Amino acid sequence: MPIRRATRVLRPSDAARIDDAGKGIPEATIGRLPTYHRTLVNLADQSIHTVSSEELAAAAGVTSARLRKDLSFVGPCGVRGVGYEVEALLRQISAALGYAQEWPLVICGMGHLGQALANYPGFGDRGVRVVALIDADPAKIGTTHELPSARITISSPGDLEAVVESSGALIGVIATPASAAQSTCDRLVACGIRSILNFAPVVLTVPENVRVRRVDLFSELQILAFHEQRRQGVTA
Amino acid sequence: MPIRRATRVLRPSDAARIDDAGKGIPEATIGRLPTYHRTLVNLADQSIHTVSSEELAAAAGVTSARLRKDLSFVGPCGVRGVGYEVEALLRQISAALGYAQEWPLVICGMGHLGQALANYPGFGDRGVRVVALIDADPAKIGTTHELPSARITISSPGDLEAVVESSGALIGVIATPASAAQSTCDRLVACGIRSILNFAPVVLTVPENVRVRRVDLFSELQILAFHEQRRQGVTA
DNA sequence: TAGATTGTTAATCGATTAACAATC
DNA sequence: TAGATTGTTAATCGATTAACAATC
Repeated sequence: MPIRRATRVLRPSDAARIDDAGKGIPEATIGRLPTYHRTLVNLADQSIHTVSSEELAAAAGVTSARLRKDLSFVGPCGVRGVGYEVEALLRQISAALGYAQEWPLVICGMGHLGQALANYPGFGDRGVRVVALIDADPAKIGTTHELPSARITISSPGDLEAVVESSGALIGVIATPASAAQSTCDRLVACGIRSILNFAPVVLTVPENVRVRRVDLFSELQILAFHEQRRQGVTA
Repeated sequence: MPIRRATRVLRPSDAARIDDAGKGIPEATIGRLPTYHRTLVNLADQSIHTVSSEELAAAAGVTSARLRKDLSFVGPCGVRGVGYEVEALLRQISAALGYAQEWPLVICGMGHLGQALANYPGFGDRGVRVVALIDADPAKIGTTHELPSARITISSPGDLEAVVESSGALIGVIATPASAAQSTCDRLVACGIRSILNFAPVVLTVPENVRVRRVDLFSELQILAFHEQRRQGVTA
């Protein structure tokens, strides 16, 4: 039998939603825009100048309804009866994602993961640029790396504050061992960095105004294993 | 003025939901279970034997309501008025995630990212085990790597089918260059692999019964850049 | 018992989807 | 015009949340 309760009061998020209504792009949409961008670059490379939502959606791995809805937040950008102009759409998404500016990045921890990121060939023309590298290994400190976007010398963790200040880094990547992650994070935050990408298997504690995205490679595998287990269970 | 439409028909998902009702754990919950597990291991290492949902939630970076809801899908595992027993909860989550079995993994592409994953120190006791490595670089083929869980020799891409069969791999990781991703994927699928973790910046095309999780490191940065841009815009 | 904390409910939210009017 | 495809609507879904009854 149902239980009676008082009516729900307004939550803080209600006010927030009203505040930025209009120009607010939903988080889920933002998360897909980079994929759309990449897909469009591929089409442009094939000298394709026009796509329908159906075609682009298939290439990007979403439904056409979802694609059209997502693009509607970026602004009306297609032509009814015709489709989307690839170059124009690319420009619109680039603008929305902030590719006009190049956001400077400091990578803390140059193990395999840090190196993978630093050597990623897509930097430069896509809104993000590596400006500083930090590692605790004495053998690495002082070595210069020829990255796709620039030549950068690895600094010592002791110089973190100085390096962040001189390089003007605004986004921090934490690819250190788990044991160093929180202290590295604290120092980045103290330097004024408020956007952090965390690869360490640690839940970072940060002030409210700092945004952390965590990518946990191992959890991704565990999630696949979970589903694989269910699949086997069903089969057996 | 509102427009009149016909009433909505039942969707396929409605039937699916009824099918596995009861034992189905929501995707969002599954995605957080590995984090809870890791957090509990940390507590156990500190010889903490009991936690409240409030404490565990704070350590895992979620609200206590969400934590309790998530754990309720794993099964009732706390004691009202007391909290959760760390060891018992660890066992329950491990069982739910499939740590009882060790899911064999083949890593395709031993660049920085593949090496980062292969050398991850958490394998073995957490449900996943590397059983095969593949790379196209002739200098790497045939070299043996001392991984945390085993000694493994890198195989040539030409031997993919043979290696998957002999190793019994059930989960595939694609850490190849973008150009090789789809063909590698196709071959893994042809070998019977139905769970794939894709790090290549490519949307893979797979049959319906194959599950792909894509992790796009660069997109993560772009999403942070987007928010950083908005932040600057608001400030300026 | 009195205090504490879980497990569960119902309300609500953000995201997805199918359908279609608007428009080329 | 007739055919095609976008942009938008309204329904629905899955996930989150606050509140609290159940229970130690």
